[in-house]
Amino acid sequence: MAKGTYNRRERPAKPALTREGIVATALDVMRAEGVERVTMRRLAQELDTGPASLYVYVRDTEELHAAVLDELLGHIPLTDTGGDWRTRLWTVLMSYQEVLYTNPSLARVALVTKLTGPNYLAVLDTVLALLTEGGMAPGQAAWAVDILLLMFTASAVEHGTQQQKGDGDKNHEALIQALDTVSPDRYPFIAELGPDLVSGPPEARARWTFDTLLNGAMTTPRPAVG
Amino acid sequence: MAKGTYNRRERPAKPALTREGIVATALDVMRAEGVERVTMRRLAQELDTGPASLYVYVRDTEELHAAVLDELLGHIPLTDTGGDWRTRLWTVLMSYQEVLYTNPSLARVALVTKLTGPNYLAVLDTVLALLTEGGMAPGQAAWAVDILLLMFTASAVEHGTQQQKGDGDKNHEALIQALDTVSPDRYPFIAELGPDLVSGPPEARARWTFDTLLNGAMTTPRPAVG
DNA sequence: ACCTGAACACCGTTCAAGT
DNA sequence: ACCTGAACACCGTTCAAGT
Repeated sequence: MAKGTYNRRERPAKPALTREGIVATALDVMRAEGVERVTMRRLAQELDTGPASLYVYVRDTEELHAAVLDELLGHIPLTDTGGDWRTRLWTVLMSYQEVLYTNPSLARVALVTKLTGPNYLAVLDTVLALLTEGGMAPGQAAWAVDILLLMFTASAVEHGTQQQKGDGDKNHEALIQALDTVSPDRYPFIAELGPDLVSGPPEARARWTFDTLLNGAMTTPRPAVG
Repeated sequence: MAKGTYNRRERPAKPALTREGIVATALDVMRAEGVERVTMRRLAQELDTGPASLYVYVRDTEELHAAVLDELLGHIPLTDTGGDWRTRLWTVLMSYQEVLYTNPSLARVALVTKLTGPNYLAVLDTVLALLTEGGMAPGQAAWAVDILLLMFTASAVEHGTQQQKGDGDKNHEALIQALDTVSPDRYPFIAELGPDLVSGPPEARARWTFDTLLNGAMTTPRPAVG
């Protein structure tokens, strides 16, 4: 850290204080410590400045998280994934969900803020293209893409691997416990089904959900829109 | 506040320090100041104690929020709402969504934590009953109830009235702006559809979503479960 | 313009110590 | 057991003041 002869070409320790530098640092911190550590203060520390400085480049924490998510979405393969349109649509949605799955906090961001980043738009456009290829009318596809992405985003939020401690497991066990010991008088249908409600391999459930949404969207005409 | 002659029967200013008292206070604070003010510290202040005291009755903030939500769900009408099973199912889901809609922060809770409260279980049981009445096989209904509640919960999170400032509106306008000015070369399908992607009366979209899920679930058999 | 120190106004949770 | 003061370890955001 001595002043003077430091060669600035040689791997600068800190990214520049720009939007790109901030987002890049956010990605680093996220991968190393999880999204919950991607805070203005933590980032400012990493960038050797005060938190106030970041507000020149980023509106607020939510916008920062959205930028991080868009960056992540940039890595999912959208073309040449093989198979017919239905298979390719499934592949895209699974890739999308995987990104959110491994980081449920970002999935929450996807639900709460309207994403407008270039990579999210690319996913959107690809899904629309595939639905069109599958013979869906444009208006119908416009509504279908919404529920497809919403459903898989929500599912990621719900089932996403809470990498923090075994919290998710405890919660899940509590649910199974509750479903199993429920009063048959008050909740006859839950009691009848019991743990079946929550069972089944996740992949099979995801696939059934996908087929259900697609079959439904194909056969349910939109109401006349004024 | 003078000691001595205060008649304790006369509307005690503070609820007792019990789980019920805490949840009741939480509801008051929520209605008066919004869920984001339902914090351990705020509640402790309201109950004239320190935040640490609450941990005797409540595991953590998340559990507290879940308890508040369950309380709210206790008010939705589940029986004698009129119409055939499909109409009644629609009514239940709309009531459920309305609760979440007016409090998106609680909708987030519904997504993140597995709810096991008595009133949530009652909603679950009712939906299962109606699907069964509609002729759906038990196993099929078990999976269908999951996607129905998940979808309407997610939708509430996404579109819920952000009563805090005009934040939601800004966000929405930004999306419309983005969809409208998108590059037709990079995003041909989005450009083609434009604002149509986001248009349509919310109620009509909700209804289409409902019919789509139901039609899909009715016609898409589950894979053989081992 | 860009940048920042410091402040304002908060959080959740734990723990040692009291009753 | 139940209850608590105090502490630990953080947050987001604004603003006046500097360069």
